[in-house]
Parts: sequence; structure tokens; C-alpha cells
Amino acid sequence: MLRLAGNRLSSSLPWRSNYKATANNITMMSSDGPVNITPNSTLSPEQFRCSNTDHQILFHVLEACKLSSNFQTAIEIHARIIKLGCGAYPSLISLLISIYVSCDRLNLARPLLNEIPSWDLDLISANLIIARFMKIGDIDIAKRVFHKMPARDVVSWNSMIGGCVKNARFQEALSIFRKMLSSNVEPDGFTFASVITGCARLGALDHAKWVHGLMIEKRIELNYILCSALIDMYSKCGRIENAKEVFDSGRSNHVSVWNAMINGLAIHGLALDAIAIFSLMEVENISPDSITFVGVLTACSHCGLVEQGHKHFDLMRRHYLIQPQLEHYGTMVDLLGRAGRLEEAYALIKEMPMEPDVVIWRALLSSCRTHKNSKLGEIAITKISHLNSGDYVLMSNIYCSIRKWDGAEIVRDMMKKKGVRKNSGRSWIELAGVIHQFKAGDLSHPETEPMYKLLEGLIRRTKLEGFMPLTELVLMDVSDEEKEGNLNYHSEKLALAYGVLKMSPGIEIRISKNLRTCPDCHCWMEIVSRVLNRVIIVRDRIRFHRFEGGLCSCGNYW
DNA sequence: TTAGGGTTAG
Repeated sequence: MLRLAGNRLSSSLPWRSNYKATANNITMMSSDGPVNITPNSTLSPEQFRCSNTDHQILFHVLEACKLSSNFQTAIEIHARIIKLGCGAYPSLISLLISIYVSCDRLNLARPLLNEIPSWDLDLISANLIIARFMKIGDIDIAKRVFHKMPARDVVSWNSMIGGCVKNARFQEALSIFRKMLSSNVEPDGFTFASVITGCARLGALDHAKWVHGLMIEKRIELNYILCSALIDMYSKCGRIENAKEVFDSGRSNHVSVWNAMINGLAIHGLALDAIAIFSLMEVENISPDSITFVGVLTACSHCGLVEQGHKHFDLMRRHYLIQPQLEHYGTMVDLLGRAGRLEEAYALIKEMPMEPDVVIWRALLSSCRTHKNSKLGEIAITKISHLNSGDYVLMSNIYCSIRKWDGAEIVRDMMKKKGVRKNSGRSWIELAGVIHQFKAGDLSHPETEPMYKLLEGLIRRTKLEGFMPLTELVLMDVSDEEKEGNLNYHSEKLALAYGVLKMSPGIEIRISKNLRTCPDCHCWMEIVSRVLNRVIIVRDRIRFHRFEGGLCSCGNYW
């Protein structure tokens, strides 16, 4: 076996006459004598001495290091290059970079990429560098490599687009995709999978429809990954009916596609439909996996279907023999907590066979906020080791809700001392293919003046219709910045005002938000939908709210 | 060398 592996290796090398290679050993045949390299071995000083003036030899040795993933020797040669002053050879440095990247030593590659005046990287190595740096969120390096490449192939573009999506730079991903379309490289299924995900995360329906159309036009074959991505995209863009169309037409028996559909229904508050799809899986003999149950349990959680949740949790364990993982306990704690069964939720946490994580404690903390339970809230918050701004806000809100002002004061002081700032909420609206984004009290938009004027008029009208701002929330608010913005200027209200300003009457207004919708804004949107007689759809962090005729599809359960 | 669907919170 070893010999075979060695033969394969040596036959793929262009300079094989210079050395012999097996899977575990490479021997350089230089004019100075043989140089032996084995994976993870080091070069002896003698071996260095025989090649120290010949950068060509170093180049070949590095090539061999790359093939044998001999990272240790590469480092030694790197040191030798520095000592010999061979750094002027881009070919050597480029090779070192690609070795470091393929061995996942990005910290060693980074300074070389920053320092080297010109690169001599092959296409595959450059693509790998883009992908790996994008994976760790180092977008600048990835971009620099991409822009310096003399030629780019479909993988280069895909790595850039996919990388931007992974790093939540959705608009940038779309912009790169547009540039790709005007280049001479054709997008493929990989490109669309990333672009579709970007549209889903943005909730940008116009973009979504355009991208789907393009995919059809370019005759991209629909595999199960693209199919689940499309279902997810339409669901997250508020078009559950389109998601269903894709689901029905795809007729995939891959579990991921079913999971995407179940989750889509869940975020639309259609728990019973989600359960029906799950039952259909049983009929069609498609085995659910652990993600399927996350979807079904989430659907139950967001609609208050406690018994159905219990039933499916048991089904998962007993019938499908899937051991509940942290995320399943997370959804169960969330389900019980939202429904006000806080003690049961806490009991479940104590029963868990594994250590509960912060997600679980935050789910309990959040439920304590909803149901005004400071005792369990205090327990939950002490279990979260690294408190973030949201945790402080929740705890402060719990104290405010039960008028325990001294408790709230202590939390606020802690926030001040630790310099914790509340993250601002953001909402955005897509108009004619452009995404307009707002923060609370935002004054940066060029049409700020007419937008605020319209908003103030709208607030006056809704007050005449009986809208009372939930001022309790202002008291709870711990951020000075937020206080200035006030409830009236929350980001979703600004986005709505902008939509009313720019869109013809009667057309539904669609807003996306990065956080959960605020109860005051939720109540206000209900009244606005009646006053203006138009449909307003708000996608918050976890689900859709469809406001029509004064009511919301969530039935005030969220 | 590149892709999808998954629990909480602000």
C-alpha cells in the first residue's frame, strides 16, 4: 500500500527526476547530495548546509514540504530564507504562504501576505487562501488576495461571495455577484447557493426573485442544497407560498429540504402545517434527523403548543432513538418558558444530562422577563458566565416590570462600571432593489426630514385611534442613546415611515429587523395597518409578523 | 480550492 501511495505521489510531480517520494518520505536529489524530508521531521544542519545557496533547491524542498504537509520543515526553511536574505524571491514566499494556509497556520501566512510586494501564487492556492481567511472572518486579507489575482475562476468568485455571506456582509456579497455577472466567469450552483443565502438573510424579496429567475435562465440544476436554500430564502423573505411551490416542485427526498420547509413554516407561525409536513415525512419514509426536531419544536414553541412539543420531544427519543442535544433542550426550555411554565422549564434544565449552555439560560432569562419572575431570572443570570449587553437589559427589565427599582439601578450601575453598551437595533426596507437601513433615532438618511415629518403625523393619527405608547418600556430602557431616540423613533417605525413615504398606497410594506420586535412598535403597527388599510410585514430576528386590519398573525404570542 | 437547512438574547 505504501509503495502504491508513493508511486502515485511521485508520478504526479513535474520534477520527479530530482527526487524520490513515498507517502512518508521524500528524498531530494540535489547536486550537493540527498536531502531527506519526512512528515513532521526537521532538517539537520548538514542538510541545510548542502542547499543554503541555492534558492532553486529551497523551492523544490518547499514544494516537497507542501506535498507531504511537512509544516515543521517549512518553518525551518522560512527561518533559513530570512537568514539568507532570500525574501526577495516571491516564488519562495508564495510557496510558504500556501503551505501555511493549507496547514491552517493562518497567523504565519498573514504577515507574509501583508509584506510581500508581488505574489506568485497558483490559482488553487490563492482560492484556498481566500476561503480560509474568509472562514476566520479576515475579510480584508481575502479581498486583497482576490484583487491581486491575475486571473480568477468560478471558485475565486464563489469563495468571495460565500465568505461575505458567512461574515454577514450580505449586500457586499450581492455586489460582488453583480460584478461576477459582468465578468467572463459564469456562476454555478455554488455561487447561487451563497447568493440565495445572502438574500434569505437580508429578507430582500426583490433580490430573491431576481436571483431565482437568473438561476432558471442559466439552467442551474436544482440539487437538494439549492432546493433547501431556495425554500429557506422564500420563507425568510416572507413568501411561504413560494417556498411551498419550490418544495412541491423539487420533490426531494433529502431530509434537508424537508427541514427547510418545516423551519420556514415555523417562522411564519404555522406550527400545525409544520407538524403536518413532519407527519408526511413519516408517510413517505423519510427519516427525520436531529435538525428536523429542532424545527418542529421551534414551531411548537413559537405558537405555544406545549403538549405537541412534549409529544415530539418524546417521539424523537423513543421512536427515532435520537438523543436530545443541547439545542433540543434549548427549544423545550424556550417552549415551556414562553408558555409561562417557568418552574417546569427550570426543572428540565436541572434534569438535562449535559451542562446547560448560555443559550438555555438566556431562554429562561427571557421567559422570566416575559412573565416577570425575578427569582428565577436571578438564578439564570448568575449561570451566564460572560454577560452581554442583552443579558443586563433583560435583567434590568425584569426588575422594572415588578417595580423593583433598586434592582434595576444595580444592574444599570454594573453596566456603567463595565462599560457595557446596548447594541442598537436595526431595521431595513427594500425599495426598487435598494436596501435602506435605519437605527433608532437615525438621522443619516438623505430623506430624514420628510420621513420624520410623516412619522410624527402617523403617530398623531394612531393616538387619535387610541394608541397609547407603552411608556413602561421607556422606564425599562437602560441606554441613554435609546432614551434619546425614544420609542417614537425606533428603527422599525422609521423604516415603516420611509416605506409609507416612498411606496404607493395599498402596496404591502415589508420590513426586516435584526432583533425581536419591540412590544410598543408591535402594538403601533397593528393600529397603523388598520388606519392606513395596508398590510405590513415585519420579519424580526426569529419570525414574521403580518399586520392586517389591526391584527397581527402572531396573535401577540412571541 | 467554493454551497444549504438548526435552539436564546439585546
